[in-house]
Formats: sequence, C-alpha cells, structure tokens
Amino acid sequence: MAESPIIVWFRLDLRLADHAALREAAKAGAPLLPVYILDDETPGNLRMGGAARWWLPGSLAALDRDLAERGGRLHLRRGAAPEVLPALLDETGASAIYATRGYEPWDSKLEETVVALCATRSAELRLFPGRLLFEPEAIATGSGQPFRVFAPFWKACLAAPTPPAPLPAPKLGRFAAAKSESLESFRLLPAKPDWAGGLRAAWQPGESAAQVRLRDFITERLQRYADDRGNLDGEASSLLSPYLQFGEIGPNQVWHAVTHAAAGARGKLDRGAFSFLRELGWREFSYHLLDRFPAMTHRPLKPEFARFPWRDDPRALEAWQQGETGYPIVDAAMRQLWQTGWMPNRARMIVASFLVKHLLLAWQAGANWFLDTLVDADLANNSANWQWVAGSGTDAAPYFRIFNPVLQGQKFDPSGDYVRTWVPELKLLPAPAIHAPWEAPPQTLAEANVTLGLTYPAPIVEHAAARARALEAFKTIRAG
DNA sequence: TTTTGAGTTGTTCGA
DNA sequence: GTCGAACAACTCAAA
Repeated sequence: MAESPIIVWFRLDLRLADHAALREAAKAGAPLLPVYILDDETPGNLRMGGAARWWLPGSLAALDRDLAERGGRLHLRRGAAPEVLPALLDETGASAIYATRGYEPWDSKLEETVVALCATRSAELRLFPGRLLFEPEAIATGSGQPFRVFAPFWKACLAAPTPPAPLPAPKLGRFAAAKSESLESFRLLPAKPDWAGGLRAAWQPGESAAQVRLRDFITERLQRYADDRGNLDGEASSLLSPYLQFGEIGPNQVWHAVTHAAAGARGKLDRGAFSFLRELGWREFSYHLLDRFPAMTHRPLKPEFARFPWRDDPRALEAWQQGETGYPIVDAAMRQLWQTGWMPNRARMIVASFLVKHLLLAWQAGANWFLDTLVDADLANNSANWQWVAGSGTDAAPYFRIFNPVLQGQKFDPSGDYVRTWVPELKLLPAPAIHAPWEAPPQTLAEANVTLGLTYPAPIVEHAAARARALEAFKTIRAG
C-alpha cells in the first residue's frame, strides 16, 4: 500500500529556500506532492492582473525545474482551492497539506474552509509564516491596538525579535505523483496581441534570478541607496519587488543578506542598508494595515474621503493610462509601466499624485490600473500607497502636498534621459526644455521635431489651475 | 486621563 | 538667487 503523501501547496511562495512549509513537510518523511493552484474562482478572491499573469508561468516553470533537479515536479491544477484541494486529498490519499500563510482579505476564510474540509478527511492543513518579516498580530501598540503611523510601527518591529535566519533549501527525498495540468493550458500569456515583449526583455522570473538580483543589488547599489533611491533611471532600485510578491525570495532572506553585508562596527547598519530595510518596513506596514482593515482595498481609511468630489472623466483616465497627459515625466513613467510592468518608487508617487490631484480622479481607478499592469502588483502595498498619496490613509501625505510634475522631472531626471527613453518623440529636446515642452521656444521645438498637439500632446491640465482646483476639492471634505 | 512630541517622499510665495 | 514660512490643524502613540 502506498504511503500517504504530504501536499505542499505553493501559493505566493514560489521558492525552495527559506520555505518553512516545504522544510517541515520534507522533515516529516512522507513523499511530497508539490502543487500550485491557479484559483480565479474562489468568491471574493481578486483575479491576478495581466502583468502578473505574464510573470506567473515563468515563475512556475522555474520552480518546476528546480523541483525536477531533485526528482520531483510541480503539479498544476486550476479551480477554486476549496474544491481542488479536497479532490487532491481523495485522489492521492494525502494525510496533510502544508502551506505558507496568506494575508489577503480572502485568505483567512479560505484557509478556514480548507481546514474544515481537511478535517472531514482525517487530514490536516498546516500553515507556516514566510511572506513577512513580522506576523501582523505580533506587532501592536502598548494598548494592543494596530499601529496607524509608520514610524512607531517600524520602531516596534525593530524592537521585536529579529526575523529568523533564512533556511537553506531542504533536502528533498521522495515525491509522490498525480495528474497535472499543463502550464500552457492555464493560458496566462497574452497571445493576440502579444504585448509582453517589453516584459520579456526586462525580467527573468524565478528563484535563482531573484538571488542574482539580490547579490547584484547588495554589491553594486546598497551603499548608495539612501542617496540614490529617488533617481528615476532605476539604477538605484533593488528590482526585487516582483520576486518578493511571488515569493521567489522571502523577506527574511533579504533582511539577513542586507544586514550581514552592511553590518559595520558594533553591528551598526550604514545609511544605505538602514533606508533599504525601512522600505521593507513599509511593505510590512501595508500588510499590517490590510490585515486589520481589509476594506482598505476599495474604501478610504479616512471616512470623510467617502464624500470627496472625485471627477468622472474617462478620457482623462485613458490619457493617464496611455501616457498621453502632455507632462513628459508622467507619460514616461506610465509608458515604462505599460512596457515593462514596473516603475521606480519616485515615478509611482509622481503619477499617482497627478491622477489624484491634477486630474481629481479617484485613487481606486489608479490602484486598479496598477494591479493590472505591475508585475509586482501587491494588494497590500498598492492599497496602502494609493491611499497614502490620496491623503485618505491614516498616516497619509498632507492634502496640500501636490507634486509639480515639472519640478519633479527636473529634480529626479535632470538629464532628461528617463523621458527620452520612454517618450522617444521628445528625445531630441535638450534637458532644460524636456520636462516642460510647452514652455520651450518655438525654435527649440522645431529643431527637435516636436509639434505640440501633433507629435506630442499639449498638457491635459494646466498645473497651477489644477493645483488650485485640487486644494478647493480637498477643502470641501474638511471639518464637516 | 491628560499631555506631549512627532509625523516618508512638496510647493509656493514673499522677504 | 536663497531661505523660511505657510499650507492646517489633527491624530497617533507613549509617557
């Protein structure tokens, strides 16, 4: 009689190293059955966006290869997890499901359902941490409440027990086998039209690629991170966000690699490492908030924002999405997003501020676009950061902080090369003119083959007027 | 309970 | 050209 296998249910943890569920399953000694379920069907479960659906098959293929090297394979199934998992238990006689805990709003109910379904089959679901440095319930204020302000939250994290040292990939001995669907049958990749060329050129999904990125970042850019991270050329970024989102690298691995590399005298971190870990802290904070306030994905955390007079303007939204606003820095960023599925943090702030404050369009519209177009689309980060920009978060940007897209361009893309890369119709414009072509002398425009309104849009809104309009709008929701 | 200090990332205006 | 103040109070977290 065949021995009961253990199902290792891979979710947003597509790696072998530092994977507590996999390690514990391996330790248990039973044959392992690694499974990934493409779940577009569990009610309330947000469907993965387009760019993430491009990333996913590369990641699954990489995991499958890594398992194959150890004699196993990744089994693929499609459907609602609460239906697929019990079917798998019945099919294979598995005694347990081991998985990494999820933190999206639907996960706790999903996990409870699976626990109950397991119980009726004398099996168990065992959940392990792995996606966060600190479990949401481990960090609380003195009175046991969730933090709503980042600084004290992060202070509490740093005072908490250090995240556990990452575990190497476990030795995997025996595997069980079951039917698997093919990756192609998931139909995740765009076919007609194939818009993913830019993504293919920019990214290589998978655990080993994530490790290469991490090493490269630590040796080349970590030290300068505090000073360079605002630069729009992307040269300062770690580029780890999609790998973190899919769990191809775990935050504990990043934390320990960074602290190890950067520990100076008496273990004090240098500025670069400190400021980078703080960014991981923002990711933690977003999950902390989402765990307590699951409605923040669509509803403002500050209730008065429910009556904010957002405009309804589909054409303006489309201009923003397509990178046709007439503000070069905004358009460059939006086109980079469309082509590569990613943009640097500074660019995200600029375009988000523009959508919310210059166009007065609801942050949810921007958040939805980001979820669909970012390869690193992360529900917690996305919701928290859009609310931060809109001013509807608890610890949000003040309403009068309205980015001037021209000044932001001049400050963070002084050479204009970022704009030239992504808005090629402006590439002949010299640096002083490139962030505000409508102010350039006619001769300069003519020499650069730029005709506003023809080869490149005239600004969709005028900055000073838009700014005044935003301040007025924000006034209406203040104090009653 | 009350008080106190502090809070990611900016811009504009006027001296 | 540079620099400080205004923008607007409010809420959070801890003492």
